[in-house]
Amino acid sequence: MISFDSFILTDGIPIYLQIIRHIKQGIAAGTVKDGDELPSRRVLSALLGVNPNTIQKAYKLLEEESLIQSHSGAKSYMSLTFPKIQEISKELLENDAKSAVNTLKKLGITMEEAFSLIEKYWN
Amino acid sequence: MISFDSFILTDGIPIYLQIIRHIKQGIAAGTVKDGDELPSRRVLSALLGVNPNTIQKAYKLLEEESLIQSHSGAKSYMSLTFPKIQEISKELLENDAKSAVNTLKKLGITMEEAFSLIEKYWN
Amino acid sequence: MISFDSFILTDGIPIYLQIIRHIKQGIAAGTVKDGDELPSRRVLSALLGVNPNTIQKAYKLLEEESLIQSHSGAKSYMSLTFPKIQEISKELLENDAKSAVNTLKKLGITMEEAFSLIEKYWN
Amino acid sequence: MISFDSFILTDGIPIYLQIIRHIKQGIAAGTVKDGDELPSRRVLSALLGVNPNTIQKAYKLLEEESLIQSHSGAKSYMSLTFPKIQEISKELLENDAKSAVNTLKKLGITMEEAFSLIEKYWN
DNA sequence: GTGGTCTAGACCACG
DNA sequence: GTGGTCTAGACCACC
Repeated sequence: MISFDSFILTDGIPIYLQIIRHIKQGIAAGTVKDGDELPSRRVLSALLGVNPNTIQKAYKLLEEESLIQSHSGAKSYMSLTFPKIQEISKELLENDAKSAVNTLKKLGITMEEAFSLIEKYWN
Repeated sequence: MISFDSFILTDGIPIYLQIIRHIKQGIAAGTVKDGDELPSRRVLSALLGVNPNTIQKAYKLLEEESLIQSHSGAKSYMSLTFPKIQEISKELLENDAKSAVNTLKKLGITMEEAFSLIEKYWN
Repeated sequence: MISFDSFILTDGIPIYLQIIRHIKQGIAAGTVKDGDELPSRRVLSALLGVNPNTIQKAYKLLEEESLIQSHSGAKSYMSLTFPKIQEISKELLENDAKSAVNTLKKLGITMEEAFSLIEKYWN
Repeated sequence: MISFDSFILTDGIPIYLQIIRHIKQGIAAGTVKDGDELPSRRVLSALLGVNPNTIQKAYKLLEEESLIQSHSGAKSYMSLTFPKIQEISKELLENDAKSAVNTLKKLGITMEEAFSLIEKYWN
């Protein structure tokens, strides 16, 4: 079962996009694998304190990317191939990593200060 | 005059919030100082390719936070005190930095790999 | 045994409501009489290609309207009195007939053209 | 401006489909013409007593059929060509007319009784 | 219990 | 004022 333990909602970014990103991060990190079971709409919506519909939207978009397989009345599962995993990892590194570094850079700190920030927040 | 040279619009986040964040990042980084002149609504809307109403909304909210003073004419100026600057810097470090580090961490890489990513993207 | 030969499922309207309407139409048309046996849930679900739960829901609502009596066994029977039959007939004539006529009228045809349409489609 | 004067909501059928059908009926009947202005989401939603989003959904689907042209911030207009009008008229006659006649037929009345029902409800 | 869809309300960007 | 989108809640059909 895919975990949302470390997932924290951020304000100002659409929730369904945050959910999609969390799952893709799991794929890139290797913690989400092919065949893994997804939490049901109701379970996850209760866990995150959002509407089931918001989960539905995230899952639906992932299904349109062929990363999820879901059938009415049954549970949903990850559907991952190696090329897809690679593509997602690359996408995240190119986009998310870049924009995260940019955010740090814009705070007006030095690279060394950024390093120590990372050490501070990494655990 | 406050610069928007490095400003790039991101999809999915309200534009007026991105403008506010850009200015606050400048405050934290020290590139935006008390008394600095803001681009007029008209000019900035043309520069960013965005509706003037959207700029107006950002400026209005900054004004409500007392970070901007719009004098009788069209021009607006930053109105910063040391405590306000500190407060904003702290807010950005606690939120943006933390979430940026978290994004890096979730990519499934080691801290060392994160360091080299930063070096790669910093310039 | 109540017949579902001419029954065709329409998209966009809840199936259980279509089933209820089919039976009420039969009552109004006189083809469904007091004491008639209803197909079992299992048989009807197979016949219509629909989940047994959906049939169950239709039957349950009809039972709550006292149009059906489910005896201890699996079989269900129509339970119709003259006043109930009249009430249903009136309801259908007032609603379905009126809306059907309205549909024809809104097609932008004359009443005479509507007549010939009816002759065309009646058999 | 397209009229919704004679429009009455029916229970059990999705509202957005009823709105689409009403407009298509107007096209087939010739009362809705190319270039006609559509009521805005807010106006029509207030008129029909439904949520603006429901109107939005109907309009969006019509736009995907290229029957409507809408631009953000501006009004929406019908965009009709002769072939499209013909196609819609044919579609309505084949489907709606047929099903309306079928509804009448299922009430267990004779064709002559159907004729008199039409005369009764036509005006 | 599961996923899918319809309606509702609030907010965003644009003219 | 306009259309577009995000989140919320209820209901449907299926397992």
